[in-house]
Amino acid sequence: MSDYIKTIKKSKLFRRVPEEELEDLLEHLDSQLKFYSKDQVVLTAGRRIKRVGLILDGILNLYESDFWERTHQIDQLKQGELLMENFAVSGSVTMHSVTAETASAVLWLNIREILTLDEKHTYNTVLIQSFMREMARKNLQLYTRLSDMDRLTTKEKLLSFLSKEALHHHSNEFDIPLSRQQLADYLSVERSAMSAELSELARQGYLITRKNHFILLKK
Amino acid sequence: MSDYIKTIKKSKLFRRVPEEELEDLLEHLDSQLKFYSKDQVVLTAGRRIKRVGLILDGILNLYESDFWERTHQIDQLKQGELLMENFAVSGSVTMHSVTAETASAVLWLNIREILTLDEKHTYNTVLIQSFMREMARKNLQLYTRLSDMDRLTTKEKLLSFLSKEALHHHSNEFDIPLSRQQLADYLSVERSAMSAELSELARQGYLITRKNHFILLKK
DNA sequence: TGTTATCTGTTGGAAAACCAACAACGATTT
DNA sequence: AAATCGTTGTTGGTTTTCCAACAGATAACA
Repeated sequence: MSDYIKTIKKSKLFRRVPEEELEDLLEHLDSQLKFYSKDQVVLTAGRRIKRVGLILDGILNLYESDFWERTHQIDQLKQGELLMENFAVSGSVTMHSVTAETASAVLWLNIREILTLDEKHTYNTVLIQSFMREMARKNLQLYTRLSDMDRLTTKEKLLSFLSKEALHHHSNEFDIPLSRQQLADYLSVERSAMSAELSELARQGYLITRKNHFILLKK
Repeated sequence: MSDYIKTIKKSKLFRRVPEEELEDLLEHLDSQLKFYSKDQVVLTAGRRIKRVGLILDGILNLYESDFWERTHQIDQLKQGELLMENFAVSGSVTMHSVTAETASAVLWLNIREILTLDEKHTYNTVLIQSFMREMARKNLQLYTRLSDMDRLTTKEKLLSFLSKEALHHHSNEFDIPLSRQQLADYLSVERSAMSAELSELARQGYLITRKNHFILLKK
């Protein structure tokens, strides 16, 4: 535990908790630190869970498998992110399975405890705020990706994504943090077709691009 | 306000708040009831907001507009749902504009107030729980749709969606709550092409369907 | 009952996307 | 400097999807 105490203190969830209250808080949350080796199964779908995971180290993969027993990756979560928070909070049965992409460490927290504490500590307010902030952040992220994907053509998906990047950078000129393959995965399209479409958009005067650098042009 | 007090009491957010505390709570939340006529603009993108909306009546449309000033509908929210909760909680600038699809009533709440109250009322815990539950529920809903859409072909999108429906109904036989057009919109594909693909899936032995009734078959 | 409106499945031509293969480029290593 | 490796853009053939139009089925209504 002590190895990870620094990571915990720096995490979005606990960053604002007063240092002297941290240990007390972790105890109240009935926290458990668990380790997983590469490819180990962390959780399987179909269970009710009470705990939220905070990933202290490593990378985890979320999967779901369908009626015909085919599996499909949903998401990949890294250090600092929350795990299964939606299932834990809503109390619904998990639909996702989790495996470790790399050796990982997860701090499991009984987040509901915080809501039923008798005494009022500073952390009470702080933790709830941080937790809600994280949920809202994730929610917005999902909305953003959904609205990029909710288009019939690759061209429209690209324009939607690039618009948001421009907005985010307060400029029509910016670098994107994704490789072509990563961008294609994000938009759920095929890489080479997307590259071709980017060239086509440049030809049509929507933008200028070279590698990760983009300049959007009003037509 | 009194016209809507019943709706408020029945809402997911306030349902569990003790009746005698409700009025006090609404005051603490600095609540404001606002009305909007059909097509009226409720909010425009690019602002920081502090309040969460609870839709007491009507239907609202969420839009975003891109770099080239083209607008695109993101979502439609109905009575009982929360509005702009992610922006209010995370404190980030709104990217969405909201207009009224029908005449509507929205109760605006300063949700952050609940986290800084001195006294501890029952509602304190209850409201936060309800609020977090709602966020988690919405989050899961977004994840679900994303994973249905995160496929390259219409066939895969359909199989993903139908698998989840089967899981949800604990049976390989079920009715879906969407018309063909609604399903096509949900999956971001073209209706007639989707219908054709459903016929093809039936021909290939994945399922039997007639109107809204489906039977999935192991191959 | 007959009329109308809505929803669904089918079809064919046009457009878009997939897919595999390859070449150009840049960065890194030897 | 040469070789290697990963990334990106291009191309051509094939598949899938879009799109518009239409016909049959179903439900709602007069």
